[in-house]
Amino acid sequence: MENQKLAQMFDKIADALEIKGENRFKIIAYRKASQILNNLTSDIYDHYQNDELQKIPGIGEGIAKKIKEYFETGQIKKLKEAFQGLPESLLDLLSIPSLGPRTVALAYQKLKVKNLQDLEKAIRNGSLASLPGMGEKKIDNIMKGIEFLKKALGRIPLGKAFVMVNELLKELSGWEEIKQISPAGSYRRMKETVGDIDILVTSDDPKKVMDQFTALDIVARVKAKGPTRSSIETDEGFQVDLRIVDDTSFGAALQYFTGSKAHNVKLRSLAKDKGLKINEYGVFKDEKYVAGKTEEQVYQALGLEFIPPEMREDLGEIELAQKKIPRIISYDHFPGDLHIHSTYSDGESSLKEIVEEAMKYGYKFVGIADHSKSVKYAGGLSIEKLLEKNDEIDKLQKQYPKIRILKAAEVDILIDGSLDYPDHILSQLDVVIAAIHTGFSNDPEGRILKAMDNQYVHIIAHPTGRLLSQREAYNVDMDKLLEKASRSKKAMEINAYWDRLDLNDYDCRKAREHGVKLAIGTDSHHISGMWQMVLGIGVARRAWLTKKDIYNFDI
DNA sequence: GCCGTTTTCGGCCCGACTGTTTTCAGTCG
Repeated sequence: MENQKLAQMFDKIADALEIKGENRFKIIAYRKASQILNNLTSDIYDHYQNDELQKIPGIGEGIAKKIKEYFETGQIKKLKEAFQGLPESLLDLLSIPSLGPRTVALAYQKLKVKNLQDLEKAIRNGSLASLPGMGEKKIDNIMKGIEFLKKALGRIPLGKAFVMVNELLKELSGWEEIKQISPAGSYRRMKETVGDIDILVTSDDPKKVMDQFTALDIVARVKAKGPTRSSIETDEGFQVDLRIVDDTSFGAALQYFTGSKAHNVKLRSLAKDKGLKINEYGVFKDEKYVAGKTEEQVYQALGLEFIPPEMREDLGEIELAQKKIPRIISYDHFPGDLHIHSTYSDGESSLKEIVEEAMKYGYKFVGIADHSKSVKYAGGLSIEKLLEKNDEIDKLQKQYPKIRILKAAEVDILIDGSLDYPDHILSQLDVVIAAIHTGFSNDPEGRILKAMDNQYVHIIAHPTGRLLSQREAYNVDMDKLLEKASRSKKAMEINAYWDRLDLNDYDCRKAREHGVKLAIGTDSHHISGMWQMVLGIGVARRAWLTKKDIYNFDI
């Protein structure tokens, strides 16, 4: 599918136009087109073939023309044009928090700053400080931004990896040469960020598999190619390793390459104690193979219960597996999502679409939570609009009796800690999610604490602020929040958004210490984003949460 | 660039915050 590729191209055009200071609405239009393409569940090529591009809301004459041009000539002239007299490396600078297009443009024009190295130099020799409107604090913030970016570089947010890996698995599973397939590594353990992506397969025709793999569309560079392991870099800069192993070793290899390193070290030492040897080929006793076909067999051979990948960090799971692994929350058993945005605010799916999709997932309930009235940029709902939406939910509920449709809202915690809807409105909602979206430096902790006093609030979303900006988090004392949440019986939300996870497994463990329930909400803005639930549950599993740790709407 | 229209042009989301200013520009969500 070319959806993502086109989306990237439009995003790049938007970036370039932004640096050039073009009409901001034009830029918004390109960004929107990019977002639409990213979220589209169908293949854009089909729309092109049926001459129905402009039927997609947000795609007009200009964008449609460019999509056509792309399918007919393989390129978009506008992209080149947008970069006329602009080095492409400037785009990297845009991802530095607190450094925006105006400053990038200025630094380029006045100081010839073209990339990160130039920028750092300009900071060191003081030339950046000489630019108009550039003071000590701004420079300081840019330096912090650079530091933040460098730390994040080279690791992929789980959400991004998830989408890519799934597409790749879908493609590879279709090859008849491949018999078994599984992702491994930190991706399989559902770490918050993933270094590179490991995929393990078994095959009778390794050469053909490797030939096809290194010739995939997404390949930008082949870093290594051999009969058992090939390594490629995708056009988005991700490294993907494909390993081919024997059927008899598949489980052992999967175990080995899933890690973590600490987990494997502990496992090997345990094996040694039992007079066994374990490596990526299998479990051996006196050089004789005893297990390795499946992971279950590997763990069994060591006298252990199967350990879910998300738990494999040597945090006591091996000791537990010698007796009884706790029954952590399972993907299959999760009953619903409480935090989905609809077209009423800034979501892209109608109530009906959300409900129908949720039923496909087998959800028992779905909470449709739109923004509250003060969040203007996200189309927050006036009270009238909220009530109108509630009426529509009532009607839908009659139409779909098998799923419980919850009247929810993501209600803003205002600057003074009060909530964006009055109590008599909140009381009409099934689920009230309180969250901060503005005034991040204005005592978020105090405001969240105050919001917890409201009897109608059920859930606190983005308590650490990770979702809100690229800045790391806002300064809250989690223990303090959790302590109060525990007293006031509020749940904290594990928010698994596209490129960020709000609560991590450490936060979740702390929540459990305090006896605070956790709500898993996707905060998705499109039905195609409901996979984010998998990430949220992944985090819950990493924290070894069981069903009773999870906030469940009482149905 | 998109969209709707009193149909070919004008509005498009907007406010807060920060740091720099002395009334505003840039960045962010």
